[in-house]
Amino acid sequence: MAALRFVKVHDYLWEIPKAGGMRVPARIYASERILRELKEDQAPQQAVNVAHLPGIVKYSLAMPDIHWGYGFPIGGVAAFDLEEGVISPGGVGYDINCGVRLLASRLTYEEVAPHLERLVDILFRRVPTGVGAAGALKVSRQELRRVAVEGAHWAVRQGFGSETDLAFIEESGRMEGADPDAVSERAYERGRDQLGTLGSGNHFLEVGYVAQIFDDEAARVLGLFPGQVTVIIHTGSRGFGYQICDDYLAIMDRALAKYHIRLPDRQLACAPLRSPEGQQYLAAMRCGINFAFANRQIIAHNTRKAFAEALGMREEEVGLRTVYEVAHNIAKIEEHTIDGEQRRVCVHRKGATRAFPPGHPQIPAAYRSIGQPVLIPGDMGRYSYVLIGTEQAMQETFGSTCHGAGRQLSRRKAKKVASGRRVADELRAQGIIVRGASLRTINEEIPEAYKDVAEVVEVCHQAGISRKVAQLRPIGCIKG
DNA sequence: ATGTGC
Repeated sequence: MAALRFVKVHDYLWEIPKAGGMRVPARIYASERILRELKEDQAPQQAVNVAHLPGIVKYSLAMPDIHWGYGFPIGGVAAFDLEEGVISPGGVGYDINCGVRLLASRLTYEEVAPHLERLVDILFRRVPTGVGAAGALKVSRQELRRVAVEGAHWAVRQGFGSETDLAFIEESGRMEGADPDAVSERAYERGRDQLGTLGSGNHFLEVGYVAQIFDDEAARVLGLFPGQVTVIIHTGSRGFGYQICDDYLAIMDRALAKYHIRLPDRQLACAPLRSPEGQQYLAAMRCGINFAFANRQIIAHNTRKAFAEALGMREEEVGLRTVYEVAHNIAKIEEHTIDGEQRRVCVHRKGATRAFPPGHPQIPAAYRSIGQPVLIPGDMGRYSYVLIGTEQAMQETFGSTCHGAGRQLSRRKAKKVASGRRVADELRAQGIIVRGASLRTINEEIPEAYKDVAEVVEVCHQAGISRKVAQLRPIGCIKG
């Protein structure tokens, strides 16, 4: 395969010109250093493959945390015309509505630190983790169909958290247009006992504190202050969303010939947005989105319980308010200005975060003066970031930015690097208490397995597609 | 990511 050509647009943006069957150019947000690494990677080729898809609008975009994924790269953004365009399960990912919630307490690091060990133990007990984790609650299939339509609203009605959480979740925690009949019985069976569970891989629940503030006004509006204890919940739709993705990949693979779609990579299986297959996937994916909203709402509730128990306080004293919750594996129909024209397009964000600007009607009224909060988790040992969306993101990236650190070591390589070490003890020596369902996951998730998220965030900040607000540092973590 | 793998 010929080497890809990267043409510099500016210091943090590179374009792969349209060639061959590409319908649009590909664009990658990266520093010189990140770009050098990407030249050795298959992920930019995946961004080029996406540029071949019918009805793609403007660019196939890649964020600085781009890495290899199923069909589409993780860290990719692509928008499609509603008439001519396609929808693809691989453009959303296996973990539909994998996302991040940030909770902010009323407590400082000094108040929580003496109880940290006990707190992490209690969190580990109240939030099931690991592959196949189950048991936070079990619902009937009929009830799970309601979850699939109502999302976090279902969870609030069942007594998990409160109404006030809902305004601070993307889509208010309930994606419209979900059709429970578009989801297989197998997906319902897998999901029944997985609500309120974390899962495995890079999913985690992290206790941290506000270590640094970059934007005083935005931090004030978000209610963040130095030393404040925070919680990040990073998980998705578990086996329920996985099964939806798997089911529709097979359906769309079979339908490719019917719609005369030719692909550079079969993993890009897709269907016209207007086709029955496309519409059914959209309706099923929205069920997966709602499952994940409910999942994180239940985990947030159990986190509040765990803090109250560990610290011997009332929940109101702990005050774990939802700052915001973002989705980072999702496809949504949104309105964007493209070449001066207002158009509705289907935006696929796979390992990318919505980053809407100040004044946008789809962000909470309380935050409208500053822009949408963007939550960027890092690795277990370093830091995570809070950013805000910008007008420039709206103009350049369909209102999108990065989503995380991105792996730099394969799981196999990470395990090799970690072998013989005591990763949990190393982290404890740095003041971070970690509990995992398996030693294997902790080894695979060592901090060195990830790129420095600060570098990824800096690219987005410098490029102007989001702005830094605060850095959070971890003190406790539970992992699958 | 995933009742991890064909």
